[in-house]
Amino acid sequence: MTTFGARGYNKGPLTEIAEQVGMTHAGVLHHFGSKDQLLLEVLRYRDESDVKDLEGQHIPGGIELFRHLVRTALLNARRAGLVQAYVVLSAESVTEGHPARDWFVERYRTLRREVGEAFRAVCAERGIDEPATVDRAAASILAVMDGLQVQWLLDPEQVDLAESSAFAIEAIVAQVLDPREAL
Amino acid sequence: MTTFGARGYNKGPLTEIAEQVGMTHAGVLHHFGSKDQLLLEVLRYRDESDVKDLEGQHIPGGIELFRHLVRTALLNARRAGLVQAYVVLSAESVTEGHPARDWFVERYRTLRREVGEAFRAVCAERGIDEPATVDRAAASILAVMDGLQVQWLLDPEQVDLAESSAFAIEAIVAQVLDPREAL
DNA sequence: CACAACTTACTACTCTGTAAGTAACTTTGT
DNA sequence: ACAAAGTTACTTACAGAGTAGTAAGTTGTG
Repeated sequence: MTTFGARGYNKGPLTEIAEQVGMTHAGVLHHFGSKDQLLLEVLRYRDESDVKDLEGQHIPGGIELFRHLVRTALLNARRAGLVQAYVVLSAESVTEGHPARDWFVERYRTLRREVGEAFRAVCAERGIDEPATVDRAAASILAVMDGLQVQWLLDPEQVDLAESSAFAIEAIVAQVLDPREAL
Repeated sequence: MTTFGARGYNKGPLTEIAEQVGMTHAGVLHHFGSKDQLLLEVLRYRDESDVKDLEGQHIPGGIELFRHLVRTALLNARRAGLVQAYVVLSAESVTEGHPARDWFVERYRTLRREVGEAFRAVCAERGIDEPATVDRAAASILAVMDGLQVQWLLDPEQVDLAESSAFAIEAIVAQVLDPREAL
């Protein structure tokens, strides 16, 4: 994750990864078969540990999910390395024949579904007819978090990741629950 | 732009670029000196042509800028190649020693300033005290546009770039002009 | 005649993946 | 209890492909 984040998948050599765990690159290949496979295992492993972190804790739904996303942004401001890995790999994954492409497609589908369901739960709770904007809003919330990460990594002094994320999430949630025309 | 967009800067070989213009890779290096320099010239060239496109037309400010951004998102949905180049290169630029890093830092600074000024103009026009949220909102608008592009490139059937961008921009503008607490 | 726009040929490097070998550890048969 | 056999976790060495950049030569042009 460190090497792929710092240098990208394509420019992140196996030798550097191997060095970090005190091995030769052939040793890494012995365990993972290929570099592609290693990347997929790294992503799978992070998935698993994220799930484990949330075990025991109740997985938040409804309005609590949005508060959880704001807290995640706050937390991410202290995890530049991890954030960079996701930023670099997700964008790289749209290139031709990238090994993580399917993984990111699936990831965004899952996340959009979860955020969409939170929106629907909140709407139901408040007796609001489910607006057509729910799906757009779900994609937008993920998008704004990702996009702010890029700007923050490039210019941490000028971009406040946590505050901007909180602001944008609030704006989007408000617009779903009670839409207004500004333009 | 085509090669760097489709394969990334690191994995985009000079030979492929040269082939596209009917040359050998040494011919390209004759003109640009190095691959790094070529990338910078490509980015500089696009800047210049974008400026030329807008010449004659009035550069929109105030509320018109936000409408212009929505139209740009609509236009971008028909320019996947160009969008992909920006998505890939901007994310790649956060990696160690990337030649386009400074260019993207500067680009986002400029764009945030322009969007921020549009917000201030609209606030002044409507007699609203300039809210503290203007800078966050400016970053958020650029962020949501970029982030939606990633999701759209990965899954064009599931993500409507134009509609989602329009929705999110409207949400953010509304929240600046007349903030509400949703969370 | 000078110079610009190339090409060919080559160097030097990086990188993934493979093959063969080695040392330690585990299992199994008696 | 213990040795033979197999297995795991590597290393070293190498093959093979790809790639940026350079140097020297070629052709056309003002």
